[in-house]
Amino acid sequence: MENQDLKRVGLKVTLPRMKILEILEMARPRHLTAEDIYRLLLESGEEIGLATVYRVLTQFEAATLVQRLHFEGGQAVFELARGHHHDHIVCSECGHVEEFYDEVIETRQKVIAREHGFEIRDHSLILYGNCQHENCPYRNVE
Amino acid sequence: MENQDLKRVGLKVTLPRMKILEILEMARPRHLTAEDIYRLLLESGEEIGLATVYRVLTQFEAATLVQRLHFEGGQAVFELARGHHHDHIVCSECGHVEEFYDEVIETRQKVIAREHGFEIRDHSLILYGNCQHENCPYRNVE
DNA sequence: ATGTATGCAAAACATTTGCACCTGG
DNA sequence: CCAGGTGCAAATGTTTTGCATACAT
Repeated sequence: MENQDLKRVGLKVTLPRMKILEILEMARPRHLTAEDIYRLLLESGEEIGLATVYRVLTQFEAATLVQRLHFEGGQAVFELARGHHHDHIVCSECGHVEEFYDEVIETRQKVIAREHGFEIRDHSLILYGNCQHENCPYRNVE
Repeated sequence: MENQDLKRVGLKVTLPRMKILEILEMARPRHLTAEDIYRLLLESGEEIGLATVYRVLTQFEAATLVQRLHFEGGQAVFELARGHHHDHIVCSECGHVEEFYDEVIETRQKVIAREHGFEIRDHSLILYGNCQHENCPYRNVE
């Protein structure tokens, strides 16, 4: 099925691209750095270069198969596009990420952009905080 | 007056720090990269190293004298803190930046964070689009 | 076959750090 | 005087690129 995805966007169906797509589909959490993906590839026995990972991710981004996000901390994270837009809440302590979509915020953004004479193309909304997630190693720590 | 600012946050009043503060105060647009500031310092005849610019900006950020923002494109931009929180709209074509504050969005963010069990600390909201600003070289270009 | 993709190593960036020297209080 | 600040060069971490080889169609 994903072969179709690749062909559809004009990319040859190659092993590195299929494996990277597979990892992006399977991975939980869904948000991975290029380095994460590279490591997962090595762990699953694939001999794929880090440069290829970056190249493929950039192509996938151009084809809107993946989304590149810039959380705090320098490295970009990549997430498989699943059709529906959403924003993110990131735990500053453990890195846990939650997704959300809020119609009120989306609408206000459009209004604000229009008020400022902008034709809005895209936006980045990231909330940073402390989660109470059961897996957060910092949970309830003072 | 800015000397007071520096002393208040426990930093010695040195020439590089004062000059950088001055540039952040004078600069229009208000949003500058470290490299921008470095260049402006050189242009005004100051022999200040880029490493110092980064060090000073990081200290200013820690002291909440400046805010560091991550727009698209790798380099961070710095802006003098002026007491009131605001978010940004950035023109993808010309780089023009506008600021805005929206109570509805602020409120929704808090509610959403609470719903997800997060104690919100901070957020980053950036709208990307095309401005119709008179200085935008891409204005009305198809 | 042939245009693309890949791997590797090297380059390119933005940013940080080590260290000897300088400077503000 | 001396803790803290600075300049320079070198190191770091992430991402990109050049090039020779390998692969998909």
